[in-house]
Amino acid sequence: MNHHPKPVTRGDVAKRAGVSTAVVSYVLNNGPRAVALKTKERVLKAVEELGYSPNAVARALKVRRTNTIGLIVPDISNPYFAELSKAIEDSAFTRGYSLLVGNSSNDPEREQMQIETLRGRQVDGLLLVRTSHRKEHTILQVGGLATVVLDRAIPNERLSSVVVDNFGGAYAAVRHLIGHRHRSIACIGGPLGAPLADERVRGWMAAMAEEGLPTSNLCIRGSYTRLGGYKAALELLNRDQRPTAVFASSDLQGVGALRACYELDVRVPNDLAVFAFDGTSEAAFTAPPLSVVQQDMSRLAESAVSLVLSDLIAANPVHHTAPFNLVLRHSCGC
Amino acid sequence: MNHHPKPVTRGDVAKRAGVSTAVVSYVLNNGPRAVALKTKERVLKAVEELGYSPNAVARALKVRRTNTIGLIVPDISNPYFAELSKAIEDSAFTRGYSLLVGNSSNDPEREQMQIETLRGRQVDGLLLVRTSHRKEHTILQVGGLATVVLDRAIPNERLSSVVVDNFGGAYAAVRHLIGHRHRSIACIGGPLGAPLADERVRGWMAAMAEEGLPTSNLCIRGSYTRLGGYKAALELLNRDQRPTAVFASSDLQGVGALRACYELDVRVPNDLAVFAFDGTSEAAFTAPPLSVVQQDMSRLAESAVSLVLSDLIAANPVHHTAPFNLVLRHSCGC
DNA sequence: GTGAAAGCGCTAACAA
DNA sequence: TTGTTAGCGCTTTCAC
Repeated sequence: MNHHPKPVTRGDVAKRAGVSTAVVSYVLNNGPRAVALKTKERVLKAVEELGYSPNAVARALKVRRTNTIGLIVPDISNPYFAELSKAIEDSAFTRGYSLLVGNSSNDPEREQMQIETLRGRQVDGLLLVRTSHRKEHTILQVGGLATVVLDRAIPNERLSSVVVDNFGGAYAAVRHLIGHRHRSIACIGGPLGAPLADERVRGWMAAMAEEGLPTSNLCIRGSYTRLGGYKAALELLNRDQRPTAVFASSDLQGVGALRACYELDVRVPNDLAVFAFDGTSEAAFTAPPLSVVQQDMSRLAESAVSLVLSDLIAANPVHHTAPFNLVLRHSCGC
Repeated sequence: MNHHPKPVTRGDVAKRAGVSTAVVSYVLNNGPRAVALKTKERVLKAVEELGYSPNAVARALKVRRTNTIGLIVPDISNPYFAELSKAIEDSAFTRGYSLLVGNSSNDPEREQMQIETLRGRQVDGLLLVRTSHRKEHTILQVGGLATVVLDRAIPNERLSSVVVDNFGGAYAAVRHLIGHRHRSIACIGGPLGAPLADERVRGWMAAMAEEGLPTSNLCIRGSYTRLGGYKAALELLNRDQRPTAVFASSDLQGVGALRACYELDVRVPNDLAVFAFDGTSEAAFTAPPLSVVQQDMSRLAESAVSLVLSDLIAANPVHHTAPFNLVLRHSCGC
């Protein structure tokens, strides 16, 4: 492998083909001017022979477009973000865009650094899942960069957003549990202050209220992790009055809850029914398999990518809400 | 949000600060020439006031370095690759590099396209986990691009590599199962032809052979997925002579095996002990938790990133083998 | 149908 | 210590 094989430029190709650099461009870009077939063939031949590969950086500088989009997530090793990233990469790839990925590690400062970096790199659009550990005073600065957030819009920030129907999904899940005759349904919520976490808790609460079921003391909030779900479930299951069902605000928490049940010999769904939110593939292979509110990642990704690349969002933020899908497996009692 | 807020360039800053563009560069890059403190302050002030952000694309064109590294994986939604990606992003970020991520979707053609794209984007290095579905005739073309593969080197391709000790890890896992007095230990292997898959199977085989234990018919190879592990385990468990333990070549397959056990009411570890390979966080939260051969992702990532950025690999490929770590949880009988 | 040339925003050699 | 300027590789207008 040779590190510095004097790069072949368009000039080399032009010389070899006996044409001007302009013509090489016309050929490679299919325009904007037509080229005689004969000439075109010569150029292509020269490209082939020299193993020429266009320099996208130079091109980007000239056309002021990098064909690159940025994605910032709190933690790409979280299965939900991993699946989302995959879907986004796919949408981007299809459109001829590359994906620059940054982890914020749930640190608002690092998140801001990642934004600056991506801006400097001239990404054509930014997709952002914000950290849930944001302090009140840290305000996101994206400046004049086309941005779509994937958690929830904060109205006054004027950022566009694409999100699943968090409230509706949670509500539907809890209604389903109620349909299984559960009356004491706990909620394992996401971290306090995280935008979408509140929505899901509200969905649970609304469904409960509708039936006049008690909610007080029945919602434990923790991080969106397996450990978070595990701890919350332990706390719930160690009470004198155990709930008979639990709605977990994320698959990860659902998995943690299952683990707690396993340790305490609580049978799922017999002793405790479990419903989770997200629908990652991990949830399909737990024991027992988790019933979930499933997000359609491809659809979310597709919306987000097409939105961030459109100029629809230049003037005013637009907000998409994607539908969810109830996937009933065994953990809910079905 | 304004899509096209006439970008502020270095010229604008220079004018505002009443200096030349060179001086602005000197200030922003801390060199290569010294700048008077007073002048520096004026420049910084102008930068601040104008909200200037340097154009990394233009810089890259000039200095012939993008401060970007490329990562291509078969499927970033696979927890193993997701965790690896996170570790890599982290190492890269620390060094001031950004990460361009591409999915090959286990398609050799798409993998090649991703490589071309990244080359065109002038990444300073390429980290590659190759597809396992490679056909004999598709030969990877990376050309003069600093590359480190993260699965296993193919000698004649002269690519550098960083890998965990696949053979050793598998061997150690199986020895551990043998230590639990198992004599009939099956192996769920990765897809035929995948480089690292063979290594792990060989490790299992070596440990078995050492004890004179039979291996014939005891290894089922399938994809590195939960479903693959599930199917393989079902097949194993539906035999008249069930093995008493199984070594799964990946966490995902281990999870699938657990699921099969759950369905067939096979108790783990009592009826079947399970050991898996990878050590992703998913494996720590299964029921029961999986004993695993754990890879140190940060270490792998760190090696790979530093290697691909060094010029050590320019002349001759170098190969790192990273150590593993046996994590004993409950699934093996511990 | 083709070519000459300006210029994208930046760096750094060289000059002052 | 600061300024001038020649490009980095590419696109595209404008002339031919």
